[in-house]
Amino acid sequence: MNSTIYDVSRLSGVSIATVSRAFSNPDRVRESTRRKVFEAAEVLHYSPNAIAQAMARQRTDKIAFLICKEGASILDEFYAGICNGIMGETNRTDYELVISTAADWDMAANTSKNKQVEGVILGGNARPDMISELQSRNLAVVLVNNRISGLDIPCVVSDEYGGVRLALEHLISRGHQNIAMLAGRFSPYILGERYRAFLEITQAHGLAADARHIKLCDPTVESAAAACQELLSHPDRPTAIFAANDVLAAGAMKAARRMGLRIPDDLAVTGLDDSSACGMLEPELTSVHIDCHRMGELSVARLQALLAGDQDVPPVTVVPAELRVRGSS
Amino acid sequence: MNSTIYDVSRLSGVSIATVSRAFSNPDRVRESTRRKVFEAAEVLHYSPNAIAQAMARQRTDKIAFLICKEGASILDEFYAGICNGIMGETNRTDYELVISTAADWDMAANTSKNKQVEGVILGGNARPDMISELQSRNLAVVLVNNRISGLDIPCVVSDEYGGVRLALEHLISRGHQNIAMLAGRFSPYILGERYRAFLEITQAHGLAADARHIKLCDPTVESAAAACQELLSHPDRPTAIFAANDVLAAGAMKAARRMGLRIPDDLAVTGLDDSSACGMLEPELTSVHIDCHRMGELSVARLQALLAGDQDVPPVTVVPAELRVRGSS
DNA sequence: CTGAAAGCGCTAACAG
DNA sequence: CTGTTAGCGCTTTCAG
Repeated sequence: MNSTIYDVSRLSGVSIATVSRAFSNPDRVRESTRRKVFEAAEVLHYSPNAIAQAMARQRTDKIAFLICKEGASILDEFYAGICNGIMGETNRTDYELVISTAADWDMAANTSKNKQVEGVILGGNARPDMISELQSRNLAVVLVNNRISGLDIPCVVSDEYGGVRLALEHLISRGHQNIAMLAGRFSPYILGERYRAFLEITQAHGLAADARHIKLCDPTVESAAAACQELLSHPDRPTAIFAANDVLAAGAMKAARRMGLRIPDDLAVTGLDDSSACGMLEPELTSVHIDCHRMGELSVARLQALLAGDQDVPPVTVVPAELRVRGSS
Repeated sequence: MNSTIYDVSRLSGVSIATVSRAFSNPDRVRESTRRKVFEAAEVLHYSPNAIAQAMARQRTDKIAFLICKEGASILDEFYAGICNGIMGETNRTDYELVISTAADWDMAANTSKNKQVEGVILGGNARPDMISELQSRNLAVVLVNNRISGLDIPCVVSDEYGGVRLALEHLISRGHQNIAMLAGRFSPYILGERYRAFLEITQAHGLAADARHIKLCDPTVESAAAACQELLSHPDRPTAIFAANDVLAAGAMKAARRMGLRIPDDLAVTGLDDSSACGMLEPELTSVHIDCHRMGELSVARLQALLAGDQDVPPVTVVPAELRVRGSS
């Protein structure tokens, strides 16, 4: 149907080898020959068949992005952002991208096997057995938004600690001394980092934040609202809530309203992720912006370095976070 | 590196043709032979190489999803939902999926050319010249969330008219007689449908909704808030706002609050899309749920039908909408 | 700088 | 039911 390298060869009067070179190694073909080839190609609407190239080169330039988060997927704004960054970078570098969700690990495994991907970016809470299976098939692996110690895998993460600090120091600078944390059960890595950062930073500022100041809940608005109501029922009620993500923050705002507390006067609230909902809430939600797009781009870069056989791929890449102050604090 | 059909052939003692059949046409191989083949394959960790299959079959089973919406992408919850449905269906049917955004049409064009996709799902506001270029390369094309008359292309859309009716009749049943519409500048098709539905339905119910009851704005919270303030400044102020999507609805809520109106008592608001923000708003937003996931699935089905040479692929597939009543009305 | 030729791993007649 | 064989479109030595 489409024209092939043979058609171009015939029309331009050179061998198929030369046509091939003209496209893949232009500088190994004499200028005038090259022009002849391109002209013929133009006429015939020829462009190299990627499948045949992959076949001959024994290289697919195809990678996969696997979202390992229970129930989550591309629908999660956070992962959508990462995915978008990945897409941009794969497109730019002429790689091909396959996307899967870990909900169906067998399938994902199959994909990476049948579809001949050469590397995998694992987003979120990847199970170690997945990782080792992937590596045993000697695929290149990069972790994004996750970090596993002991394994020799490059990872790309946001500056969790720094992000938490930005939010907390902002609240402290506004005079808050009694800050509570609303934490959701997300992936162990993320939760762990944010939790640790909260404890260390409050402590460093001389605030007595202990277990009573931290409440764990499911990652839904309602669950967060309920948890926050408890937090606000303490005799010594917090004047600020540091929520570990925006959904929880929305729950906190809901709780405040139910208890007749005004935001930010009676209660300040900060979120984390800077999702699109921040601007829709009333008041608008102060949040820590995470550069998901950049994280996606960088994970592709790391993976490509791995595939290129680079010996010194940085084991950890940290993307800085940024505070976006809005009406809720 | 990986084992090939030859390895399996050798180990199992049958010809490569039989190995091939065992995998692609199991019923054309004697049970016992088949078992031998699969055993050998197991031992060798063999699985067919999709690239080589594509090469030999002259068929890639690869399709593309192209989001044609200015500035939008997978980050848009709506398109993410469609994309998710598409992914589910392509995985289920062993197709491969390539995703692009129309921001880079040249690139998208290239993709579909080099990467040998056989069909394209165009999401949103595809330009006719894109479509015809695609068709001229004789790719199968399906439109999702869009409809272009005069072209012979199957399309999959939500029941826009029905969705608008659900929202409006809900408001009317709550006693509202003065309903205004807040419309964003989205794609002509979507806007057109919702606009027409609003006019016809209000008219059918004897409400005098004219140009003064409709306000167009940019698709941002702030722009919607400003537009809504104007709407609410009329001497004969509306008691309900029908927003053409959830972002605009959030803007409307913001405007109401600024003007000291309580929701839903002084002003009812309904949205459209039923995005995840609905539950985060205060009060929660009544909205029309659109089954994006289903739309995605169905577009794949239509595309596959087209590729299979089906003569009677339905030209239009309509996915029903559903009202989700919440506190804002 | 260019051409001839040998594959890459698999499928699909065709023949048995 | 199974084996033989000729490609699929391109890359890549190896000679010239």
